[in-house]
Amino acid sequence: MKEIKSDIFLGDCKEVLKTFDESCVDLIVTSPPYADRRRNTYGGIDPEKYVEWFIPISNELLRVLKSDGTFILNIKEKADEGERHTYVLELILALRKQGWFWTEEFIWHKKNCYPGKWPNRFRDSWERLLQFNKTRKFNMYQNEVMVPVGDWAKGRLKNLSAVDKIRDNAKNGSGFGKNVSNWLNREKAYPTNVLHLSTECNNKNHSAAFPYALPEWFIKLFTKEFDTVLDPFMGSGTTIQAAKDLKRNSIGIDIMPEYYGMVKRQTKEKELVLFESKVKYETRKIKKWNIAKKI
Amino acid sequence: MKEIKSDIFLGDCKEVLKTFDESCVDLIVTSPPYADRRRNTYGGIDPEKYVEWFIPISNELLRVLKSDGTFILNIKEKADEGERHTYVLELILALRKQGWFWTEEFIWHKKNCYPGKWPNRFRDSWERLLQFNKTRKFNMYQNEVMVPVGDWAKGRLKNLSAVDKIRDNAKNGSGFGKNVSNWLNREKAYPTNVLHLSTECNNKNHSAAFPYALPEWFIKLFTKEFDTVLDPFMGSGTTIQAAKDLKRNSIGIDIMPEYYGMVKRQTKEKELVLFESKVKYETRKIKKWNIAKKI
DNA sequence: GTTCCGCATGAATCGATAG
DNA sequence: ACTATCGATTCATGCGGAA
Repeated sequence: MKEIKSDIFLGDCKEVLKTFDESCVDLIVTSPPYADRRRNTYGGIDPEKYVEWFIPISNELLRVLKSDGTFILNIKEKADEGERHTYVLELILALRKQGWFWTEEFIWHKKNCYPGKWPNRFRDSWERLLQFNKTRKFNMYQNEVMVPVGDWAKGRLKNLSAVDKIRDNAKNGSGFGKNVSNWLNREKAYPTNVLHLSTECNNKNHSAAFPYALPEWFIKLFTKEFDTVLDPFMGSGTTIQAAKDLKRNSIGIDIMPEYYGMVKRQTKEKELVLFESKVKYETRKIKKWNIAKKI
Repeated sequence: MKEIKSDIFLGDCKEVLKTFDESCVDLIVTSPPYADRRRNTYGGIDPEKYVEWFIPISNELLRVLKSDGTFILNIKEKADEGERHTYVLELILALRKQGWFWTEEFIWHKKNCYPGKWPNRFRDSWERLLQFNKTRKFNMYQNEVMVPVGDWAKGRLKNLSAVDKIRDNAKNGSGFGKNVSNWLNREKAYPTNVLHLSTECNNKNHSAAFPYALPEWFIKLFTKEFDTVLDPFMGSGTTIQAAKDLKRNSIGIDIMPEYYGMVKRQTKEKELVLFESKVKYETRKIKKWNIAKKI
C-alpha cells in the first residue's frame, strides 16, 4: 500500500520553494497574507508593494507546478480610505505577464460573514478564488464535485420538501418519503463558479483563513489520490489536513514557528492514531527540520 | 403634487450626454454591451478596444453625475480561448485614472445561470456590479433596503403583481406597500454585498439585461424620491421602469430604435393603467398610506 | 382566490468544421 | 495559418394555464 506524506517546512516560502524540484506539484491552494499597512503580525504587506512582493513567490510556484496542474489563490482586497484597493486587479495582470493563464474567477460566498455596519458600505460577504494554470490543458475531475440537482443549498431541498409534503398527502397519504427520495436520487448536476460556504468561526485551533470545505473542494476537483498539494502560506494547516484526509500528498510552508509547530503536532497526533509507531515518525521529523534549517 | 418625468432619448449616449447640464443626475445604473456579446443587437465591441471605447462615455457620465451621486456598472468578462478576458480589470483601473473612486464591487449571483458543460470550467453564475463615486461622501440610504430576517418575506414579495408594485410604489414610495402592517414587527437586517437574483426568463416583451429587482435595489439604496436616475444603455428599459415605480425621475438613452420605441410605448401604457384605476385605487390606498406614515 | 405542474428560455463556452 | 460559423452540452426559474 502506498503511503501519504505531509512535508511541513518552516521558513519564507520564496526561499523554501527554491529547494524543490521543478514540476513536482499538482495543485497549489493558498490564502496569502492580505495587504494591510497597519498590521505587522503576519508580515502585513504594504498594498502598494503587494504585487512586487508576490511576483517572486509566484515565480517559484510556476516552477514547481506541473504543466497540467492548477493554482488556486484565495484573496480579497480590503477597503482602504473608502475605496477598494486595486492591488488584486494588478496582481492578476502581473501574473498573466509572468506566464500564468487566468482561467477562472470563482466566488466564495461567505454565508455568515463578520457582522458590522459602516455608513458607506455593507458587510463584505465574498472573496475571490482565482484559478491560474500553466497551459490551457489541465487536469479537472468534474465528476468528483457533482451536487444533487437543484443545487447544494439547503434552501432548495427545504422548499421542495414543503411542496412535496402537500402534494403527496393529497394523493395517497403515504408518499412523502418517496417523493423526497426521488429528488435526492435524481441525477447529479455540475456546480457553478459560486461556492456557498460558511466561515468557521468556532475553530478549535486558530482562526483558519478558509473553511475546510474550501481546499477540500478544489483538491477533489483538480487532483486524484496520491497527487501532491502545496500550500505555501500554510497557516493553521487546513489545506494540509484536507489533502491528508483525501489521500493526497501535501507540502506546507509557513514562516511562523507557531503555525509550523501546530501543524507538526496535528500531523503527529493523527499519525500516532493511525500507526502508533513513534520511532519511525521521530526520525522523519528530524530530517524535515534539518531541511528547513538549511535555508 | 410633484410630477415624475421620464426622458427617453434615441442616439449614441456619448453624444446625447454632451447635451446635458453637468451635475444633474443622482444615480447611474447601467449594463453596457459586454465585449463581443449581443452582437446581433449592438455592434459588439472588440475586447481589446473595450476600454478605449468606454472611457469617453464614462467621461460624460462623470460630468453629468452630481458630486454625491453614484455610478453602478453591471459587467462581466467573457471566457476567451480558455481564459477570462482582462478588459474589465483594465476598465476599473482606467476609470480610477479618470477620477472615479472605486468604492465597492457587489456580486450579482445569478441563481438560474445558463446551463452547459465544458472540460475546463463550470457554469458562470455571477456578474460584477461595480460601484463608482466622485467623492468619498455620497448619498446612501441603507435603511431603504433592509431585509426581513428569514425566508418569510421572499414568497410574500414574489406574489405581488407588476401592477400592484406600480400602484403601491406610486402611492407611498416606500416599496411594497401591500401588507405593510405585516412588516412592522419583523426583525430586519442590513443586506451584504452579494445579491441573489434570478434572470427573468419568460418575459413577454423582450429579454432584459438584468432583473427588475436589480436597478430597483440600487435606486432605493442611492436615491430618494424625485431624484434623477440615468441609464445610458437603456435596453428594454428596466431601470427606467423601476425608477418610475419608485417615484424617481429618469433618463434613458439607447441607440437602437426598437428599444427606444418600446420604452416609449411601455411608459405610456403604464400611465394609462394608473390613470384608469385611479378612483378605485385611491380609496384603498389612503389607509395604507397612513399606516406607512405612522412607522 | 390559491396552489401546482408543464415548459420555454437565458449576456455560455468549447471544439470541430468550413471558408 | 487564421477567422467565422455551428452543433453539442446542460439546468434553475418564473410564467401561464389548469385543478
